[in-house]
Amino acid sequence: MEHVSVPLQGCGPRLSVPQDDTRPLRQQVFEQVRAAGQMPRMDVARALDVSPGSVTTITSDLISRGLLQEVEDSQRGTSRGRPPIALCVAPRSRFVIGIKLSDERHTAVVLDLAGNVIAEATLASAALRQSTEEIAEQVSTLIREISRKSGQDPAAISAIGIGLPGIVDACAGVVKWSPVLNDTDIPLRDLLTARLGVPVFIDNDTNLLTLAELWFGAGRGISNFAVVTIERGVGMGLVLNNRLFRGALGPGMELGHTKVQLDGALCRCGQRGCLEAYVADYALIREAGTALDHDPRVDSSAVTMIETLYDEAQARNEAALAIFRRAGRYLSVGLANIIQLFDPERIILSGERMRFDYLTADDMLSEMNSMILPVGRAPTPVDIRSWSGSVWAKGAAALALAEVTDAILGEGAG
Amino acid sequence: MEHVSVPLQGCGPRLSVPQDDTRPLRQQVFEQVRAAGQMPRMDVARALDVSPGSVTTITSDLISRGLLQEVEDSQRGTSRGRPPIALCVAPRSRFVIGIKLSDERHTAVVLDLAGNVIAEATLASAALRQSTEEIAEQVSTLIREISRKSGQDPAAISAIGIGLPGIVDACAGVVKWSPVLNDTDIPLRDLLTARLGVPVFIDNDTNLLTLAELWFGAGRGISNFAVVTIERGVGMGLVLNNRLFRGALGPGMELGHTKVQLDGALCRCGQRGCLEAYVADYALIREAGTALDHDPRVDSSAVTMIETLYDEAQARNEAALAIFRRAGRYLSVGLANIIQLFDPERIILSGERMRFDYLTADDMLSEMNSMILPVGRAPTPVDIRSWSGSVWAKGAAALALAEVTDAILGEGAG
DNA sequence: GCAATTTAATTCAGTTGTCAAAATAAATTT
DNA sequence: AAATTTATTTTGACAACTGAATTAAATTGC
Repeated sequence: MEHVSVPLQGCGPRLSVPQDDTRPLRQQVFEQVRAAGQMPRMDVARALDVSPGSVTTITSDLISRGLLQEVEDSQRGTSRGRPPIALCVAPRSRFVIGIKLSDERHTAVVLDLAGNVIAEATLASAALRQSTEEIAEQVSTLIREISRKSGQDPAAISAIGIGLPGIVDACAGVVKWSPVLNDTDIPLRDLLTARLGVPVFIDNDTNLLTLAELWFGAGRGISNFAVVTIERGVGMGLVLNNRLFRGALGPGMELGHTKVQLDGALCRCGQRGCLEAYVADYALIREAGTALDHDPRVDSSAVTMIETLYDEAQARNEAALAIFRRAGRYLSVGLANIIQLFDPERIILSGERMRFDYLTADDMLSEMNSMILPVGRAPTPVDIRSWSGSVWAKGAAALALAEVTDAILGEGAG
Repeated sequence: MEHVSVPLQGCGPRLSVPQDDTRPLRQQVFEQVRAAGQMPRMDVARALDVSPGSVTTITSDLISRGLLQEVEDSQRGTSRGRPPIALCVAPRSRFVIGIKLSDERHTAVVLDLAGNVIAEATLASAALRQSTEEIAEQVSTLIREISRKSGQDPAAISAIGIGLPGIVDACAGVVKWSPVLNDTDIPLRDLLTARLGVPVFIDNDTNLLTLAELWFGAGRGISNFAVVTIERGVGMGLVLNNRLFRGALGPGMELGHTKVQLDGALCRCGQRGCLEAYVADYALIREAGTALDHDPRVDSSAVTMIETLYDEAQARNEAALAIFRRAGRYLSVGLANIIQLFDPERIILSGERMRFDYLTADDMLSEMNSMILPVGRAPTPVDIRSWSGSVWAKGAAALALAEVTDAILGEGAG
């Protein structure tokens, strides 16, 4: 054998130590069935490109463990041969809770293993920042409440997902900073897991809204998309390759603080030119004073103020219109930059505010399209979805659901 | 068994059909050894968390196939027990060529399977756009030339990687548009594969520079980083999770055309406010006329013009300084936005131009740092690397190397 | 109404990839 | 020289999956 004796420094990328291993086939089968809603064994085998025999083995195991079951009436008729028997996730076998915390109200949902909503509950929350203890107490209350509503024994809950605004390190389970909390760097996940006796998972609320779109919404069936939310601030979530991208390090995806103007408008973060400083609540409000000069409603709350501004714009108040128009233009810059950098298949604008009506006017979209390089690129579709708070909670539940699925299918005994 | 008969629509993400399967262990072992340069079997077993027995089986197979070999003198001494015998990639077993095309000169390198440079060659190229036929002819010439230099039979080449500026769909192997080509939408990969009788792979040149950093440069050992190049235009490459990210769809990563100023400077793409319109060659040149008003060198070529401007700035010409200063400020905006969105572990500024000296002055970096949200984030290190054209070609060779490795280790027979 | 056909699902022997433990190898320490 | 230590190989066992044959349950054609 020939030997070599020069110094070798090697080449090629670092190899991730925890090799991104394929999930066991058992889990792939389960996820395939859950994603489809219902699916006969042969289709599963074809979709995963494995032999029918393997699917039989795995599904009969999952059925005997009560995780899958056969569907009564697979659609009949048209085909020859032995009719397929579809499988579906046994819905009532496990339950998870998803909770969205905010400074207006906390929302909770109970989902079963198939993703069906079993119950919902809300709890008005203090507008002020609160201590970790107070938040923990409110979470407990909400769980008791929703358990009562759903007639579910709290002990039957397999996991709890919690989303909250701010900067959250989901991997470590730590809230670095949040507008609903007094304290910083709180290991909220472990704190609540210990307190509630149920596995808890936490994440930034925008990530969970993105997860909700991926699991239940417009993102289903799309592999790469971005979700942009505009409320208190401007948030962003990204799905790459069917998976939530959380940024390379800890806190990523701060679209609201990307700069769209050198030396631009002052942002509440203290810097200038942030996108947020042009399109968020407070950016509109601070200009509203000028637009609504003679209006007695100027001193009202933030929410009322925005609504007033919106009314005025609809009434063709030029100053109010100008405020929305500028915000829309800057939003189009932010979205165009996302397209230039990530090139998603779709952008989903999601949030609760009616003012999307203005921000997403055709002007804004055509302006956005005029700002992206057209070469070899079809215009990126933009979806607009305004919806209720429970969707955020469903995203939080999806986080819990993913973890539960991993846990019961990853190892042998569930 | 309990049956269910409600309509089931399912939940959860779409499951990628070609399941991103773990590469076979054979390939992981090989890549581990190549990445380390040399590595004894036990270390491979520990790094991959597999049993030593498996490593023995696989390595003896790879050795018998001439892909790995034992290293003569693993460092001696200090340890007890049977001394480990390091393995390394059998260097001369396969060869690949990497080629970088540009409108100044084409560069080519030959690499062996271990990543060693065997030979280099360059060919002056026309500054004008050329036909596909002309480019193909030049590639052929370059390959003949470098084969002669390396004493290598052209038939011994396993694959060829080619990088060129412009918009390239690497997956499809199509050049959508390039400044070196007359035509658009050219299936260059298949064209050259047929013509040369060797598998050819193509990609955007900035992606390949990024690959070069990942395989051979500052990116080795970093899992997530961005590479920014400033030359004719502003390019960007991104590594996520040890892998080159090519954008969700086809052409992504157009940092040069992200907008940093609403209604800003005119870009050669026809739009306004692109980053490129502030920091690229032509952006500096069009202001240079003003700064060098009295200078007879104003009418000279682009390259001379930039150099003149640079000289003037060093000579404390205030107008020239102002040009670089503004470019630096906008560059800092672009980099800050990358950090806000991707949160890379490191940013590598890479390119050939000396003017990085100015663009990357401390002012620029501190300005960049002042534009990112400090919460929970350590300042992102910025590396500055200016180097020769052959590095781009090495990146192209890395592309070929990756494909060759896949091919010979993916299937049974090499 | 019954055989032929078609498609789904199951069974089962066989292959493959990996592991755990024992055996072997080659050095150092005592 | 024996004991110890570490690396590597050998070996039998096991678990996951495949492929082919088989069984099951429907439709079609006569």
